[in-house]
Amino acid sequence: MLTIGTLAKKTGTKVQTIRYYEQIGLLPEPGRSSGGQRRYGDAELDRLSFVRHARQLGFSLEAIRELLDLSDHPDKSCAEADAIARRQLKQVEQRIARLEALQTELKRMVHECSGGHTADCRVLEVLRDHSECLTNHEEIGG
Amino acid sequence: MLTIGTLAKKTGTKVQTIRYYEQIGLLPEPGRSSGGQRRYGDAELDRLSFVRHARQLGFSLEAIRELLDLSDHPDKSCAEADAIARRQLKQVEQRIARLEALQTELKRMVHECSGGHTADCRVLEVLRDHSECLTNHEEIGG
DNA sequence: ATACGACCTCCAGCTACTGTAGGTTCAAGA
DNA sequence: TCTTGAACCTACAGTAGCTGGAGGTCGTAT
Ligand SMILES: [Zn+2]
Ligand SMILES: [Zn+2]
Ligand SMILES: [Zn+2]
Ligand SMILES: [Zn+2]
Repeated sequence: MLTIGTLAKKTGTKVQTIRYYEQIGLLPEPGRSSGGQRRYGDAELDRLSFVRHARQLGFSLEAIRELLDLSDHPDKSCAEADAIARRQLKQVEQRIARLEALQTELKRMVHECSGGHTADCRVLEVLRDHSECLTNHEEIGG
Repeated sequence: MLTIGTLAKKTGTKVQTIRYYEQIGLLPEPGRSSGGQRRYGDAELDRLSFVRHARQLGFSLEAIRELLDLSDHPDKSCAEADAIARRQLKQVEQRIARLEALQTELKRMVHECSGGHTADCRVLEVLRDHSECLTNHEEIGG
């Protein structure tokens, strides 16, 4: 039986995060000691490891919830799990594309500025006027 | 003089977002009509366009606050602005690197799964066991 | 005069945690 | 057995950057 602190260490998770996952129903309520402290077994360790690994791969908690559910039902078709992963892959690819466009613009503005007063700063000029840009970057965030 | 709705349309911003920017002090409090509605001039339009463009390039509101301040003082050295942009570029490059590693793993798990029951799903297997991965992916989020 | 859209303030909610306050439990050492 | 101190508990607030809603007011066209 593991305490929450030990489980946290073993999975590289913060204690509060484990309690948070329990609160939102991603992890089941564990057993308790006579004094009311949480005690975990191997099943919970596996489950939390799964969650953390999926998070490291960028899956949202909602996606992870579905993946856990699928993992709990070995007889179901895995088509849904595969779809979630493909969706995630697509999202990652879109983000990469967007970030690469940003990278291009940022590189350009940094390289073109030769210092001096902010009145002539290339960085600020580009920020003031999108027509100085080579790429579009409609969406915000990320 | 522009209403908030017109300003929103001209800059591709939601009305609430403009009020939010004002609330956090990123945009100055504008003048008001006799009835208390916000009225904007060209200076505000420029300022908001700057903010939005910087957001599209991925700068944080905190960074934008500094950039605006530098832009307001044309005699200052632009070294700081350049530093902010370089920092942003670095961050973007790090994110790209991380996402490319994720992309590799996700592609692999998607391609290796040949369907069937979730019990044998390659996607779920990899999520259960990081040793199936080729890359490290310590950090979470993004 | 009235209708209707655009505006107003205030507040809650989103993701995925993280931190803090104030109190209790556990386990080891004296 | 008693004491100490780390680890635990609950509950709540805060982070970034918005977004949406409720309930009410303003502006303008007819
Ligand atoms: Zn410069
Ligand atoms: Zn641009
Ligand atoms: Zn599969
Ligand atoms: Zn892995």
